[in-house]
Amino acid sequence: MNLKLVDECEKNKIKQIFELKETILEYLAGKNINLFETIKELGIDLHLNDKFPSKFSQKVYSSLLSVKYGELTNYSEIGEKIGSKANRAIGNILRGNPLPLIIPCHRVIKKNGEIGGFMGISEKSWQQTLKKKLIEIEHST
DNA sequence: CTACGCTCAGATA
DNA sequence: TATCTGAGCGTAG
Repeated sequence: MNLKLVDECEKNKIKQIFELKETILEYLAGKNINLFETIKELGIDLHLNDKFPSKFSQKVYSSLLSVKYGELTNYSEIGEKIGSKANRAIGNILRGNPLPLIIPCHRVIKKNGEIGGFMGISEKSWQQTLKKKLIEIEHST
């Protein structure tokens, strides 16, 4: 193993992370940024196939990635796109979202306009407040 | 096989 | 409006 090569590799990773951090900060400041695309451009491998092993979960997240900045959708709408009525099952996939913000599950609310859950919690919670906040940020520009 | 859930539409008061 | 069904179905154990 060439130590110098490993070192270069680590340096590169660190650089990527710092660039990502800057991008996320800009996003949180209200700039219209597609975080997922940015990450691809930075060359960061998200290992999505490992994180979403089943066919169903892959459909859910790929459908979610087509929801653009500032848009809102709901669980049953995603179900229609992927040809399933399993709204709760979709929620179950989203609750295990390993990449919040990047995979924009905060853009998915309930059909009746309620906020829905976030990060695995559906009751009145700081998670829901955060979800609302993220939606507000995207609609403020 | 069972139990559970970031849901939904319908019923009831 | 608020609260309670049952249906629906992929996933984890």
